[in-house]
Amino acid sequence: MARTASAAATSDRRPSLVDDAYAAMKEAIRESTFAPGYQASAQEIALRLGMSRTPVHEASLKLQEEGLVRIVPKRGIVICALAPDDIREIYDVIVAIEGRAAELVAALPAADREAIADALAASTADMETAFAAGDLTAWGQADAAFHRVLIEGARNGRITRIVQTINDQMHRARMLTLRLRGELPQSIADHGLIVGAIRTGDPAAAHAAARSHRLRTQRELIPLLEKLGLKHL
Amino acid sequence: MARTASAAATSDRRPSLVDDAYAAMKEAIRESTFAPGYQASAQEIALRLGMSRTPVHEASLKLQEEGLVRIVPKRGIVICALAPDDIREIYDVIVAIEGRAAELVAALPAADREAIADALAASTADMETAFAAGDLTAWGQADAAFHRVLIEGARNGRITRIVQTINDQMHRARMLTLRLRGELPQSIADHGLIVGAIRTGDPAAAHAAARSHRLRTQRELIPLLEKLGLKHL
DNA sequence: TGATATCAACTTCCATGGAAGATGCAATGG
DNA sequence: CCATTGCATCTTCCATGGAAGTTGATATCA
Repeated sequence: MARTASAAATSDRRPSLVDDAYAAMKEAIRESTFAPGYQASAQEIALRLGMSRTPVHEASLKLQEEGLVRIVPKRGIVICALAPDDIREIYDVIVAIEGRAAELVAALPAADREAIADALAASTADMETAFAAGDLTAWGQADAAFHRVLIEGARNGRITRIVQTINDQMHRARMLTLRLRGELPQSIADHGLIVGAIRTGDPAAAHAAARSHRLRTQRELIPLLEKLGLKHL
Repeated sequence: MARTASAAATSDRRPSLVDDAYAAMKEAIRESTFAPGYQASAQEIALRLGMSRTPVHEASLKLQEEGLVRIVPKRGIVICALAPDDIREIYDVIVAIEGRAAELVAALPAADREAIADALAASTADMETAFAAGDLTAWGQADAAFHRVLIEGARNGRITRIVQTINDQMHRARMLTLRLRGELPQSIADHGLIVGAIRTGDPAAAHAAARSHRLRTQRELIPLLEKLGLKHL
């Protein structure tokens, strides 16, 4: 299974303390154990994780590189918040990258792209089931699986990595907005269009379908966040 | 204006030793002072830069994050080479990102996009002049300026950052292929199309023009590298 | 002569201590 | 009572030393 590049650099050997600290801190941020704006110190985190400050410091540098935290000299490590403008930026990247990924997948040899189309169709079916059952968590997981298969199908490590980084940042926004959006059925229809274009091997159609899917989500999400008066999350 | 996380961390205060080491190492890689495959040790670089091993180590972690070097656990720091397949990956990202950037610029208010169109037209004119004079270095600089203005015009810190990272990786390939490519006049014509679409405010046309410009370069560059038998550079 | 085993010389990784600096609180002066 | 100054505390940043591990050469034996 493909991992992020940082993980890939260490994938063939046992995880170092830096990797442990990185994973633990990222998990804490994802699950909001460290809320946005929370200010920690390397010393405190090191104590909690049972290691010294050095690996914690290096891990926080990596997290800063990914935009999840900010290291303020002489102050500490602060967890970054996401403003609506950040969401706009992120979606502009996703629109571009995922559109291209869908195009590349649709240009694959027939056998390859049909296998991917099958996997995508399965995830879409899972979304329908979850929607019918009103299970938003399952819906979110199936949706994530769909987009992961789509991205990895493009077989481009840099694309995979960019999307991985962005997904880490988006995770909190996703969780929050999942239960506020009303256009879930539309997403299922969008996914169907993408799958169809990939199955028939029509790169231009796949590109357009993936683009408009993300553009629509962006157009719905940002006003929603602004209406809620969420200056950050 | 929002900056990237790493730039923000270093933009408003004097550069730390880590930043010095980072800049020095990146420059050395760009200018091939450290050739691909070259294997250094943190101790040696630290000695050369007049600092201790810690800032060198942290800088090399950042460079590893950007894919410029690889830290092999008990061996040393090796400078990454670029295979033709890396070039393919990079161009797939550029095609997607720069196409979207052009689209976003063309959707700006008239005054903004005209100012950007003027700057882009100026760079294109510089390219014509340099081409007529046979000055490949000036041509490359003007070309780089064009694409930089285009990307920064999109006003998206994440897009800027992604392209910056990719350009760092591409620099050696650019320098090498600049004097091997025969389609320089076509690039000038492509740029003219992009500028025109931005000036008239036609996002779809700008998107298509920027896309096909990069797609054409990709289609010409990869066979060129493979024909030369360059397994890495 | 060729193959193997041992060792010495490197490397990164991590812990820890000192230095420089920012912040917030307390004490003091108006 | 409020403002200001000084100090104690806490932070990151960087240097350095020890530990673990890999590599390549050298010496030894069949």
